[in-house]
Amino acid sequence: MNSISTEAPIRVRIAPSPTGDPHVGTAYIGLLNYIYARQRGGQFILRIEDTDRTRFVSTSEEMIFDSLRWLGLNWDEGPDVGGPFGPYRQSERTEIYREHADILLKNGTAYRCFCTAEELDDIRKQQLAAKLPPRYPGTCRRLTPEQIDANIAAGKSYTIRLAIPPHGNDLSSSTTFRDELRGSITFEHGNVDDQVLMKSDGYPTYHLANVVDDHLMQITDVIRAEEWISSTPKHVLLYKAFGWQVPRFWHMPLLRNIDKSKISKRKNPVSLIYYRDSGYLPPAIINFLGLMGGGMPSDFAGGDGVIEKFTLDEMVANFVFTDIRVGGPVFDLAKLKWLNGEYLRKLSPEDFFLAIRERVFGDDYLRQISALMQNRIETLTQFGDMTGFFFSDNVLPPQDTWVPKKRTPEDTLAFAQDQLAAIEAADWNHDALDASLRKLGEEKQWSVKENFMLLRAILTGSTMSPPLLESMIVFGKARSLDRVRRFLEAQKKLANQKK
RNA sequence: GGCGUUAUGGUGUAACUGGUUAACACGUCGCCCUCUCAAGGCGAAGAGUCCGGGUUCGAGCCCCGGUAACGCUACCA
Repeated sequence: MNSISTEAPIRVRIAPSPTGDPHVGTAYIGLLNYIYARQRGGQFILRIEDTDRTRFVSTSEEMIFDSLRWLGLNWDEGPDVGGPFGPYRQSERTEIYREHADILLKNGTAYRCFCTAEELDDIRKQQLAAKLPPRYPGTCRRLTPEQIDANIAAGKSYTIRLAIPPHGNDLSSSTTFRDELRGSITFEHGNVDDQVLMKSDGYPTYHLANVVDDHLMQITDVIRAEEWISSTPKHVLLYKAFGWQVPRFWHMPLLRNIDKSKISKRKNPVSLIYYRDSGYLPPAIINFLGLMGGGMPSDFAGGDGVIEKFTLDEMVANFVFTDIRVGGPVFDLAKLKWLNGEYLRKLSPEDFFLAIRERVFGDDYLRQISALMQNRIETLTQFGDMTGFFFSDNVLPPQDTWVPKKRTPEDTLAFAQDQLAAIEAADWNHDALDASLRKLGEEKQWSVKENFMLLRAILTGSTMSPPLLESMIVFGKARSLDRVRRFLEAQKKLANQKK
């Protein structure tokens, strides 16, 4: 297998998908790529992988840019800064993927598949029921040129699939690649499915777009999360089908929840927006992420002599990639908080004041809150009476304020869980939230009053507050969701203690 | 179910090419300081390295076999 030349100028990339809030995992992989490039005088590229139009969120891309910049992970090429290998947004490169899919069609390493989603679904269900691994049966792989032409003439839509060997040009029965952290990994081709490369909507899947772009953008090192290991053989086969050199692969450990599952918003705040809005400092987040998986000398102490405390620059100078350990590290908020406190205390009094003024008492934030308060108070100093929850993190309501008169605590908690799902799925504006909550109330037979009052108690810690929905909008989605989650978690803990 | 990866105190990491009572950081607990809470100082508890074999004078490090967790198993990334 021909691999990338060791002399090639280093080029790495992160490729987030704009499907929601910028994720802490993106920051982690971004940090690693950034360090790798800076250590080697290479280029760090940001590419937006927006090929899934069903999950596309229009505000997401801008949030990704903002939060990565906020963390100080600046990229050399990207959709917003340009560069010689653009465009850097995959939705603007569809023509390129189409041309490349054609190449594969012509050289026999890919084929058109006319199976419908329903057919495939049925087959998968049957296979699963028979305890067989779900696999594309290769129906369309055996189509004759005449049948294909007939299907096309009939206007049938199709996808393009990668033909996993053995086939005409390639009789190999397995693919082996090197993972720089784990050594060589082999997959038997019998275990690799004929991956869809081009969807019927004309957009490529991750696999095609990623390989084509990485090649065209001359990426030398693919540093990505561990979840991609299983699809790497497909990628290697794609490079081979095009006759291209394979990059180096570095699969990084997956950040975990406390229960060791892959980090998720169900169990952890994962949105970078949350961390920013909650008053975490970029150097603390960077430092903490740098502790995940190792790589820094374990006894490293930064400028003020605190062990395990270091800056981005110190990471560039001292981080050793081959020292990364591959067991998935638990993302432990307690340690992040400790670090954040460390950085907060080291701020000059003036900088600390400035930080408070910007984050906690920012004009924008205060203006919105004061708008909610103007006709609710009679002296200015009453302002604080109803707005404490906007500025405090610790707002657990006592049980007699959150359990409605005719409900049990258990029912109430269950309903709160539903509320969380409802507001999570809703667009963050008054009408959408209102509709979503009211709909839930109707389904579960909760009155609007009970419904809103419960959420108010959870979010504000009180039964008295400015209008709920308006308050939530000002308070922000990331923090609101986290507050409800933490409430539920705290109640669960309490319930367990009673047992 | 199949395939792949991983496995050191509660959490994150150490332990040179196998070599004294497995180290550090966070967290927890206690004490000091103190009007309170932090911060700071001092101290403690907590793992015998997933389990079972093997090699060796000696294994967390090597070999074999299990187990568990996690990931993938989509016209999502």
